[in-house]
Amino acid sequence: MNTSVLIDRKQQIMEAAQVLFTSKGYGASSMRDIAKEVGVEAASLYNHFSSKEEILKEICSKMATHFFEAIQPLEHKKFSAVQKLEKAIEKHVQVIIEHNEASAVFFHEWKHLNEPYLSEFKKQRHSYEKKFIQIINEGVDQKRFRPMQVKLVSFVIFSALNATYDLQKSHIKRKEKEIAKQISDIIINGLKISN
Amino acid sequence: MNTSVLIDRKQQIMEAAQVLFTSKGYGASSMRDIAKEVGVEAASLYNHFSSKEEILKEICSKMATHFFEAIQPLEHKKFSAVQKLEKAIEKHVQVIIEHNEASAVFFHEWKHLNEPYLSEFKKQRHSYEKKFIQIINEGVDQKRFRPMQVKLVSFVIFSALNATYDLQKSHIKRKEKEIAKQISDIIINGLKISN
DNA sequence: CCTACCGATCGGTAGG
DNA sequence: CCTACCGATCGGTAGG
Repeated sequence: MNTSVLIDRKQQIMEAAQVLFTSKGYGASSMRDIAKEVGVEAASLYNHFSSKEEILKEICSKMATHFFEAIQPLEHKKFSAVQKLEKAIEKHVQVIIEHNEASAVFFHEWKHLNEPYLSEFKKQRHSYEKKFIQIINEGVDQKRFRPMQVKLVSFVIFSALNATYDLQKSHIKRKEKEIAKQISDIIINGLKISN
Repeated sequence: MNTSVLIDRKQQIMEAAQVLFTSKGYGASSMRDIAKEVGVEAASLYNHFSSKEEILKEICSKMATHFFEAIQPLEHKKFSAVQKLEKAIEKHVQVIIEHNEASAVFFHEWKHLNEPYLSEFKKQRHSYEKKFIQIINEGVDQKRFRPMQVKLVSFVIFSALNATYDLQKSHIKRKEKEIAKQISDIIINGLKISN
């Protein structure tokens, strides 16, 4: 039995769904739309996913894993707070750009998840954001960052970073690392104590 | 004949639609959902709007007007580029916070507009963004801002600003002006030449 | 503003 | 993986 065919088909369905959810929104994308994109009948999708919501659930949960794994190696390194924030921003942007379509779904369509998964999603996101807030607090303690309302700062940072999935379609064509570097420059310069 | 009743009802429909489009998305919000919120039958909505899309169209076009009107008075004033950007950011955030629900629709649901209005929408937004880009360019010319990729900078700025509609729901409760000031502080400090 | 209704399409299932 | 189908719901119209 060749399971790789099934795995590929599952991946195909997710990729088709990502494109449709992003362009039309979750509610306006039908299982028949997805099926047509994949080249099968709508009923066949239910061999791979038990419902439309499960497709969304899997896209979101895969993205969450990517984000956590990207910044996890930083935790044990002996970086300064400034360096840590630079690296974390770079990694975060890299994940978004590498998984462009899935990111757009992750950021905009998660609200269509139902309980209990919705609460789980929010909890995970919150714990991820807390890692960034902690780094910023370190920077303030070390007198490298100006004293600020750290929650608002992290809000501004994530707002700027999370929009980068939209950059691909714009006229700005740069390498991931370069984009991450420039965004992180603007932000970190904005936080630093000028001297 | 009392036209004010009709006008109020139209406003009522738009407000109900804003809440629903924001929470469920345009595609998943039905005319029956909106009607129920208003307290009439779905068919009655068509006395005020010719289609579901027209409701979306009117929400988006009203917001566009608000944005343009907010920054228009700045153009003729003799401010420096730094001051102009500060004021423009403040005005922009003020519009978002004053029209919280409509802003969320404006930023996330516009893509469900159809031609020819879709192109009109994009054109207007682009011309608005160009006003900001011009101010930033002035600042660079005046050696107040670091030389940067101005398009990317404006992208970062708008990403941060446009997310503020979401701030209301978070734990950050501040006055509009205060929020605008703090966000503009972070950003403008990030653009300035450190000295 | 309503009732009554249209054809189309939805998510999902049965059964093979 | 398909055909055939379910009940529910959709945006919108006719007619009053």
